[in-house]
Amino acid sequence: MPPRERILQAARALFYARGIRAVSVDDIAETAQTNKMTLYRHFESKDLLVAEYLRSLAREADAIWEELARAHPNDPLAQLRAFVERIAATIAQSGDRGCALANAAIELPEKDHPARAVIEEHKTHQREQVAGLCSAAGFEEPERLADEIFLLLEGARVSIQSVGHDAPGARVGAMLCSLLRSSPRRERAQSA
Amino acid sequence: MPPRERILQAARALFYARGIRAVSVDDIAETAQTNKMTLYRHFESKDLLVAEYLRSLAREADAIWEELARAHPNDPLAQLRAFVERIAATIAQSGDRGCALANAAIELPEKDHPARAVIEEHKTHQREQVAGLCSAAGFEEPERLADEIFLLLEGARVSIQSVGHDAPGARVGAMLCSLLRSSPRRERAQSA
DNA sequence: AAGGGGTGTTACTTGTCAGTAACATCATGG
DNA sequence: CCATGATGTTACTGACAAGTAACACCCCTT
Repeated sequence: MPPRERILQAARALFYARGIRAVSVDDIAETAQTNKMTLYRHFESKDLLVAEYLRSLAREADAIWEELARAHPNDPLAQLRAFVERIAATIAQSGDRGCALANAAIELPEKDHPARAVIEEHKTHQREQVAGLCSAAGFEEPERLADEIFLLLEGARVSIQSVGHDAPGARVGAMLCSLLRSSPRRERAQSA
Repeated sequence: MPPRERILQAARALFYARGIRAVSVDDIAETAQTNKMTLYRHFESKDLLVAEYLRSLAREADAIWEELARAHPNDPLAQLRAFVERIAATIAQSGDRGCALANAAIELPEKDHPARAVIEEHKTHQREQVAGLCSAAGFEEPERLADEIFLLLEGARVSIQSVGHDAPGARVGAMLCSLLRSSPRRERAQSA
């Protein structure tokens, strides 16, 4: 594995587990089994490494949408369910530190930080995906439902970090399932 | 205003606005119009100052419950509504950086940090208050409803930091209102 | 074999930060 | 008026962090 990749892997593990500001570039270089010089040959600065770290996560999250579309072709409701279950399962795992992007947004409030554009774009895109599926699945108030799903997931992912895994976050899966079941849909729902 | 109080005030403003790790004790001392020595005469360490900062916020939040109880005596539903509206209004303000306790939990993942006990206790207590009111207000599934309210609020407060104030967070007030309106309640709802 | 690009190594600069020591100042109350 | 305790001031230590310079190395290609 080339150094650049090793560095990004190390950054992902350390930034996520300990927080961005708590991790030094030396820590990352060491974990990546290389050194600071090589790191700086691949990344201009720590801030840009952070941005790249978040970008790589955002890209992976985007790939999930395509995967779900392939797994449940022409069945937006099933895609939505699978998405929700997937995140809920991740949240339920102990040791989970929630959404790396959201955490980064809290750790890096400076408006001009290069990471902020990545975060904002990805979160907005994520919500649009959900809204698109809600609409395609024939729900009557797709935007409202998308907001609700989005906020519940974000809330679950942040609250496990303040109240632990036994708390509300653990039940978000069940809540979302029943939300999807009980939300009203237009008549002519497209068949699979 | 005595120095200890000025220091706590300064800590609140700076920790909240910039993040805990981004603020030095010198910054706080300067903003408090005093100096580092005096700060360390009142607080053993930065970590304990952080814990005290969060404790002071938690105490204030607790006072809100009593205030709401006084404002709407024997009317848990009204208390619940007022609580929800209050937080939703805060969230809607631009410049709001969400819940200081939740942010701190993300910034300080070390399990033995003195702040963590404060955070965990306060968040748990907060959820219990909501659940208590849901139950007293006669909702049929008070625990489930409390979880939903809790997660929506947490989600809103975190998401304004990643997608901005135009996004779902801004609509959490309306969502919660309709949630309270549409949730089923037991028959003999107690009168005011 | 020669060259070159990517990599490793060491050491350095510069800055910041938590925390402390020693001493000066100042107000207050006896 | 003086003693005491709280506060201000300056300077310091020790640690760590971001980023850079200079040079050695190693592998791959020509």
